[in-house]
Amino acid sequence: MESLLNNIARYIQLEDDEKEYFLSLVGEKKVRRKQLLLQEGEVCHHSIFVKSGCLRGYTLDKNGDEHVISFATAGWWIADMYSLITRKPGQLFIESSTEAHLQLLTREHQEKLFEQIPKFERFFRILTENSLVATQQRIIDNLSLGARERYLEFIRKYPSLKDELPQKHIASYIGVTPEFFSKMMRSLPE
Amino acid sequence: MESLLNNIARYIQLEDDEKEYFLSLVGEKKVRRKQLLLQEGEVCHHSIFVKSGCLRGYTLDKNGDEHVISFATAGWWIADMYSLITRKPGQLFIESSTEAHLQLLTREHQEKLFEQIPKFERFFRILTENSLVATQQRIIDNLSLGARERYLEFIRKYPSLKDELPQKHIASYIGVTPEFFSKMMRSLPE
DNA sequence: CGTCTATTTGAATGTACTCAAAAGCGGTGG
DNA sequence: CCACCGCTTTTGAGTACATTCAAATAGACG
Repeated sequence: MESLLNNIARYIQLEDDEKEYFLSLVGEKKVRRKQLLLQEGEVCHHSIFVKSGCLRGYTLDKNGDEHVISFATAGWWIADMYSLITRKPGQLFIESSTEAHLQLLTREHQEKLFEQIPKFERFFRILTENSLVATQQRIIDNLSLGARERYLEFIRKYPSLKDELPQKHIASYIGVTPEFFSKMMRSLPE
Repeated sequence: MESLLNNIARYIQLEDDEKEYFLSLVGEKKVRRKQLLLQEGEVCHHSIFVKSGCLRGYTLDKNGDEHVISFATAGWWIADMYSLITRKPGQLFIESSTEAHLQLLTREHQEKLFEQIPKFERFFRILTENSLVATQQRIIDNLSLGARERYLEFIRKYPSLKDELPQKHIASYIGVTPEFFSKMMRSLPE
């Protein structure tokens, strides 16, 4: 359970009235397991902050196979960035993997924040920079490592998720089929 | 040949004195082909804007094989974002693929800009958002598409680079060996 | 022209996928 | 509380896509 204000306080300092104003723009939402929050073809209007629980973002390819693009656990943000910033329909699905407590910020409100409290421009710049670094590292891993090593990298980065998610979602995240993932696990100790 | 001020003017409007101040923080550099601008293990101090020519960023894996992470042609920025923002040694090499005309902005100066002209905070937020979208799309492509389709995607996105770069760099970018790339080309018309 | 690097080609190999079927597991209702 | 249903995981056999290694050819640059 990570609070949104704590998350923000890591990077910028807000006055009490700013905090209040910010929270007035944020919506709360609780969802149960396997609830769909965004579908391919929809415009993504919100950045979602995960207070507790876990969401996952994925696409469907032309064969109907899922590809997990990202997990968001407590303290993380998730959205279809493409759709959010272009305001065009995106290709991402976002679904809860567990029951979850969320906070939502519309792009519209976000841009209002940028105008009215420039510190938020900084906050989201930093957030986006960090996200970019993580995403680029994943590309490096995908190009340089075999499936086994990508899995080890995954459990290093998300140790808690290993036991909380169905294997097939982890398999999809590292880019292998569930069948191959299962065989790979057999050959890994523990 | 894309000027840096034009690049900025796409997203924010600067006063004349702000432009002048900005340019006073920017360094110029001309490089010939195959010049190394950043090496693994070094701290990356600059964001590099490519005025003309083409740079490429790559890593070396434990077998010594190159993996091209990004190309930057005229009008694009490139840096080892991880190293730039953490100020720790990175794993990226940056090298010129052609002779190139560059403009350099140190992270230090960039942060000075953020303080003194908050519009730059916005500019780089937007730049980083766009970069994140492109990077995520590449992950989606890597997970969803076969090598042939990734190549077609590449020439759609970088039509000009197809004929200007050695095949092995394109092969590396899309994530296949030069040998396989060659065989794949044989089976593609033209 | 000669040297160095990039590209092509071929054969053998490997890593991961497909398809099909069985086994396991969790939730739900009788 | 047990039985059943649906979904996930496992297993195996056959296959496909891409790699490795080695050698020949082509191109670029001094």
